[in-house]
Amino acid sequence: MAERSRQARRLRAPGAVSATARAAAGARMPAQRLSQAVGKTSGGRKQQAQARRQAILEAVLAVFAARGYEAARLDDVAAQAGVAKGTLYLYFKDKQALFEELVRGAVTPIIDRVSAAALVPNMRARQILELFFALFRKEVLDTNRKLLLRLIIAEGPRFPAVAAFYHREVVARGMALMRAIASEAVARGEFSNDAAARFPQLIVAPLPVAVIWDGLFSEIEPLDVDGLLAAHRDLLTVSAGKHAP
Amino acid sequence: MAERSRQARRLRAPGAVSATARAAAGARMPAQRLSQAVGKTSGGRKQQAQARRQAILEAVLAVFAARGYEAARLDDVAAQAGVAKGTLYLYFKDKQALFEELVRGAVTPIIDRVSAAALVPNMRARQILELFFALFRKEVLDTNRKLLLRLIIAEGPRFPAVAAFYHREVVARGMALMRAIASEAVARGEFSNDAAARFPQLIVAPLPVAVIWDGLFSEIEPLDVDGLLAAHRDLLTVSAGKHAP
Amino acid sequence: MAERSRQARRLRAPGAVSATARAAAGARMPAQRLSQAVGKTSGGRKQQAQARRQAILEAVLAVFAARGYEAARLDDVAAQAGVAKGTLYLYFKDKQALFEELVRGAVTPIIDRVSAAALVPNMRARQILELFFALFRKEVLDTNRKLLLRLIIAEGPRFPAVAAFYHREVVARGMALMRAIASEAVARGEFSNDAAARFPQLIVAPLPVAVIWDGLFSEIEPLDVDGLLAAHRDLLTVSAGKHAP
Amino acid sequence: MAERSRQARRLRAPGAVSATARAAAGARMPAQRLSQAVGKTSGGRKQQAQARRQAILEAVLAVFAARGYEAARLDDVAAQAGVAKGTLYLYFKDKQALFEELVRGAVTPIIDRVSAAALVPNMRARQILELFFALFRKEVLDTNRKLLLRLIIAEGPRFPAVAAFYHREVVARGMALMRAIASEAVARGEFSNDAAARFPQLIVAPLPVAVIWDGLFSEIEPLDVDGLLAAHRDLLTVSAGKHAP
DNA sequence: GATGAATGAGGATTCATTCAT
DNA sequence: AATGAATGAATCCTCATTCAT
Repeated sequence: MAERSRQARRLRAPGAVSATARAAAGARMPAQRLSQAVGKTSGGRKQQAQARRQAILEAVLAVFAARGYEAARLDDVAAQAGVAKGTLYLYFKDKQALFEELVRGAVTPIIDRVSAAALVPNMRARQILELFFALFRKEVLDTNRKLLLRLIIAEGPRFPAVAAFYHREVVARGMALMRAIASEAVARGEFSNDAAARFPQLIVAPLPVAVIWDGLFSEIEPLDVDGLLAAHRDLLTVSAGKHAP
Repeated sequence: MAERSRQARRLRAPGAVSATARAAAGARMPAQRLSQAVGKTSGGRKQQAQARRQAILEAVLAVFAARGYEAARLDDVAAQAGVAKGTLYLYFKDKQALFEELVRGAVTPIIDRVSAAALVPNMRARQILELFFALFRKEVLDTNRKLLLRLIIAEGPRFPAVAAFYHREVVARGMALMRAIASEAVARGEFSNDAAARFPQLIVAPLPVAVIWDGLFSEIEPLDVDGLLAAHRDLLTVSAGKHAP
Repeated sequence: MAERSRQARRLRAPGAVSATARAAAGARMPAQRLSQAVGKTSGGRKQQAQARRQAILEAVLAVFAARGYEAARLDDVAAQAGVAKGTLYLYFKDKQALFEELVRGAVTPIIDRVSAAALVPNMRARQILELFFALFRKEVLDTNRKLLLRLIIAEGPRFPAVAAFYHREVVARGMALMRAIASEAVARGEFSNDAAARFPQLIVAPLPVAVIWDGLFSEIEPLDVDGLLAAHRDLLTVSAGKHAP
Repeated sequence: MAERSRQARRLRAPGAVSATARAAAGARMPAQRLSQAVGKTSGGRKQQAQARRQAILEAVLAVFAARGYEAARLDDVAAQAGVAKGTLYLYFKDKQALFEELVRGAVTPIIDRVSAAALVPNMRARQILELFFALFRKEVLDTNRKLLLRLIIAEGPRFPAVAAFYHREVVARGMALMRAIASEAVARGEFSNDAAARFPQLIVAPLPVAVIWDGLFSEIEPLDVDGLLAAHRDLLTVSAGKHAP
């Protein structure tokens, strides 16, 4: 009855740093005046706060990914971050904000790198895909970010703000990018048909599948992700078939 | 200390119906003599119990899917099933059993139908895929089972028993089936290469992707699932060339 | 807040068989007309009901003694009595009645036997005590009645009706009896002083002590009850000095 | 299946303060610097925690004694202690720990005082008993500790750890003490025979009897405890008889 | 009469959040 | 700013009691 889901629309378009007044404070500082960086031990107060904030978010990722949003205990987060429980509330409004800002903070960096990587001109589609998949493997599958992706897949349906943010920042941009790559490849005859250009989801589909498989079946039947992605490239690109070596 | 993860291995191989003794009792009756099914209101006790059990599982699916395992309230389940809270415990040992038996009960039926459907001989791969995707669409995407799949993806990592059951009953069998289809198709030259035969995950990858997309972005950017799956078939099969029919 | 202790004053003086209408019914029948004793298997309906009632009370004793009134589960009682849970309510009004009637039913028989035993004329106090203690040992300590006594000690404070009944039926009569025995013994010079005549509790004190010790410490340091009671007789009676007669 | 009896062996030999880590923490402070005890309201944090802990244990005694372990409501305990329900769990692991630590905390102090009191040399047995009984009356019968004793008698059988602890800390030591006193008295001819030396339980038997009587029959027929204990002394010691004044 | 499925009030326990220090 | 003790609403589960069969 209690109607607990207070799905605040807190993850707004970037720029609108929104809520979490105190918490967000100091997030973006013009380089931190050196003079006052003589704080106690490590760098200035602001810097220390920033570090602490990071430590908290890392703990959040670990704990939330391991248990899921609802089952995650802020006690564990605090312990893992090495701060007192009350301190969490100095940096973040509440549990939900913790999740939202986790997504916001961890998701943006990667997408920029991907975009950049994909812009190399005159590269053959097959090579672009190779680069892209390798990047995904190194930066997502082999890191904690894999957990984040899994978390978004699992909890996103309950957090519209998170889903919307993720769509805007990652999915929309990613799809656009993939579509561009595919169109180019189709035009050049590197893709056997325009399926992937019309549905760029097909290009990336094996990626979430790999993440899901890893989460569910890694103990039972590990997946050869590299093999999978290589095979997927074979599927997407034209002559690369095996029959005709 | 908490001893929280009591991931009992309750989801055993089918046959060992296990736990919930009383609950499961009567599941298989010698057809229920018709004569006595003329009770007062509905049909015989056993039948009524079975119906109630179903009602509970349906409520479980709805509530668990909407909120996730942890956040799901058994109060809501009971209310939605139209029974008292305590009644849940007459049919299922605890919250976890509710989840496990939900998976067990809802998952097995579909796989059999899929297997059957795929056994039509001398059918072209493209047709088989068309049938298969259509079945998935009709039986999963367009029904509550979509929620179940999402639930398994989201909660599986925390329920090894569920993941193992799902792997054994669905994934392993599904992969074997896909592999067989793909091998045949490759041999007949219907698939452009053996990528899908080596990694049958590639054949089904768009399916979980569709489910995830639906869960996360259906409000933001609905996905043309039929288009996606048709395009995917184009990708998999050879000459089915795009523009040129 | 709920104020749960509905300490009904149901254990009235004997004769007023009180509540539990249906339950008590048939308790005292004028010999059971033989004709109708041709029931199904064992003796007539009334007799069978009586037997069932007994079975229930025995189960009550076992379960209540093992777990205490509050922790005792009527499920266990029913199972142990070999009846359905609902059947309990055919014979007894509620859980409390079960307890009260247990006490009522099990307590009365013994006291009469004790009284009888103690009335042997011209017996020396030492012998009477010996007989009495032996009887207690055989009829209480060595039987389930020990559990009943323990139960009364433990739960009595919460059940005024039980305490009152026990006082009236057992304690008062017992004390009177002991006092009579002691007075006689004092008069005859068999007791060294009138302490026990003034406080007959002193005569029986080792009995509850033995029961308590048994309940708490039997695993740790078993008590030689016979030795204890013999020594107690030595204490009570005069010259009966130990070694040196 | 229920796995209910989690009779953890938490009541270990003294010293191993065991469980309730945080709770016990700070129990022994280097005297608490007086200076900082001038806080706002009461004294230092540690001290306040200690006080609260005491308040809780007192409430536990009151509530548990009044209702018995199972029927006792932690709501009532919290209310009576003047803390929130959750606070109980800051100080004690669970309901059982509450009981065990109650026994541990309240039982040890008295036994030391008794031992000390009994060591007065060259005192006549009769006087020692007088002192001892008076102490018992003042420190147990006239205080809440009476309730504790009753509680141990009533609940001990279901709490082996409590029984063992009580045996080790109170009963064993008490029996040893009584035996020593009795032996001495026998040697000096102050006791008419060695019954009490062989079964020191006989010396103390009237004490639990008084407690039980008080619990069950105080409303019906109050017991003259002092008279009882005086009479018991008469029984134990030799000449003090009435016949020969 | 018996049964045992169904009920739902009630209890122990957890944990996000607050606040005095 | 940081802490962590305190709070109490909320949740899962139990079990005495009822009632349709």
